Formats: sequence, structure tokens, C-alpha cells
Amino acid sequence: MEPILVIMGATASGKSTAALELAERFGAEIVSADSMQLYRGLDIGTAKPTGAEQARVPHHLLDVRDMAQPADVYSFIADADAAVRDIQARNRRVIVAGGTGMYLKAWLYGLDELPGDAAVRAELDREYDNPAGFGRLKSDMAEIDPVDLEHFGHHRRKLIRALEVFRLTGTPLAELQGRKERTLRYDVVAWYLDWPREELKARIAARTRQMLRDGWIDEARPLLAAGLLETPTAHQALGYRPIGEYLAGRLTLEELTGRIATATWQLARRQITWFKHQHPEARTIPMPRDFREITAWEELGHG
RNA sequence: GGUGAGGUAGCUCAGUCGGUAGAGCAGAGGACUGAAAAUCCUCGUGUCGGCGGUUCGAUUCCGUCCCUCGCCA
Repeated sequence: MEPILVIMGATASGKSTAALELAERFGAEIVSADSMQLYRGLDIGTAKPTGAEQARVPHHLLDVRDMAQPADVYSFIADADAAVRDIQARNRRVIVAGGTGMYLKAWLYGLDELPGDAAVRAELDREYDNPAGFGRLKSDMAEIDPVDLEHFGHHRRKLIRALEVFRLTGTPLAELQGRKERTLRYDVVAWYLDWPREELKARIAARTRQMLRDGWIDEARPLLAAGLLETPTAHQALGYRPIGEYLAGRLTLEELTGRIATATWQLARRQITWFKHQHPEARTIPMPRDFREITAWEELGHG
């Protein structure tokens, strides 16, 4: 089996375009590793490949969820594995492209087998919001794992998840993690598309303006009316909330544009930090770069 | 021209009853195992508009000049 090409990078780094060009040329199909492009309806706002682009190359894991449905890493891994199996069964090559670092890393290296229970989590969530309950959660955690509490005591999600796992297993989360050896689950060639800071920043600003011109606001209007901001996962998609403020008259178009560009840049910075430290398997590809000079799939691993 | 309010960190501002100043945002670095486009941690010296005066000492008081905004002409 030929290696899978994994293309990662910050938002607006040109992952989709690179994946599209290479896939088209080498008969590959694309598996998206993007937590927000999973959702139907969030198109312009998530910079999802257009219908025309999807017609050129089959894409997987786009539009596979309704915005009211939750999504998480574990289901992503299952879906991505299934997509890869499906593609390879048809003897086609695979390109995985995306910017959701956690999904990529988890898919590449696997996750520890940890239990999860939405009901327990919901219960902990309620306790967290109750002053008395919150104090108890903290003291529970101090007993179970003072080191982790010290480390992320202010981090709601981590605290809740750690306690969830403890209630389910009776063992501190930290002890259950990292038991498996971290090895790649697939034969991959991984690329990290790296742009000079100022250039990426400029691309983000330009793309933000373009997305707004392309009708992002019209796309957002009905989604917001349908409760996008109250959905379990999709509400996190950047930009829709400020568009709501703009529609309510609390922001000018110029302010909206600035806010989104800023939020996008902050996202990009977090992604850059992630890719820099979490992906030793990835080779840094200086951008911009013309991928047309690659003439054979076998060349992906070198030059 | 008159009058009032202001001129303090890249931005919006707080503050110093006189002992050279701090928040939010932005920015930078980092974390990251069932919400990750999320969440969390760390980082703040700037002629406190200019020049004089009073004072041991002024960003803080006084004078004057410059600039911004509002009102009156």
C-alpha cells in the first residue's frame, strides 16, 4: 500500500488547494481533517472546498453532520479510518488534509482507550456551575490528582473530563493516559505548510474580506436563526457569532471584518504552536510553493 | 475668537489627596488524549502632549503653548 499524504497547516495556508492539485494529478481522494467543515451549511464560513472543487476530486468527511449534532475526536478517528479503508479498498491513493491539530494527531497516533459517558459529563457540567458543587469538584480533584489540578485547575473541560474518567474507572486520568506507545498508525508522508508570519497574516485578512464578499453573512443569517449558537459543537465555528452582532446592528461591516480577521489570526497562531510541537513526523514545507513541480507520488517523501 | 471637556502602553480608558503608573483589548510565548475554529496558562518602562514655575521630588499643583472633540459666536 502506498503511503498516505497528510497535509497540515494553519488556516489559510493553502492546504485545500495543495490537496486538490495533488489529488487530481495522482488519482487520490481527499479526507478532510477539519472539525467545522464536518457540518452541513457552514460553507463559506469554514472555507470549505466548493461544489466545483469537490467535483474535481472526491472529498470525504465534509457535510457529514447536521449542525445540531455533536462531534468529537473519537468519532472523527472512526470516520476517518472508515474513509481511508473505503478509498484504499478501491485502490486509490489517500490525502488527508486539515487544520484541526487534535484530530490529526489523534488519528495519526491513536488515543488511549478511555471511557466516556455523556450523562456523567453533563452531571459534572451542572456541578461545575454550582458554587458548592464546584468547590467539591476541586477538592475531589485535589485528592485524585493534585498535580493535574495544579496544571489545569482553571480549565473547565479538562477538569470535568478528568473527573468523568475517574468516576467511571476509579483511576486518575493521568495514569490511564500515555500507556500505549506512541507510534504512527499508518504509513504516512506528513507535510506542515509553513508561511512567513506576515504573509499568512495578510492572506487571512484578504480571505476574510473575500469570504464576506462571497456571501458569508447571508449564509449565516438562517443558521443563526436556526440556533447555530446553541448547538453542542458547531457553535464554536469562528465568525458566526460576530456576524450575529453585525446583523443586530452592534457592529459596522468594517468592525466585523477586523474582528473576524483577528480571531482567525489567533486561531492560526494556536495552530502554528500545535504543529510546531505536536507533530515530529511532519516535514516543514516552506510556502509559498508550487506543487506542480512534483511529478510522481513517490517524490512526496523527498525534495 | 469665546467657552467646556479631554490629551496616560499599538487601541479604549482607569489612576496617582505630589514620591515616575495599571486594566481590558490587541500583540508575543506556551499547553492541549470524548466540545479543539474550543479552552486554559505566562508576559505590560510607557519623554503619563510641549515648555516653564512651585517643591527635596511633578505624570499628579500653578502658568503658558500646542492638539482633539463639543457648544457659543
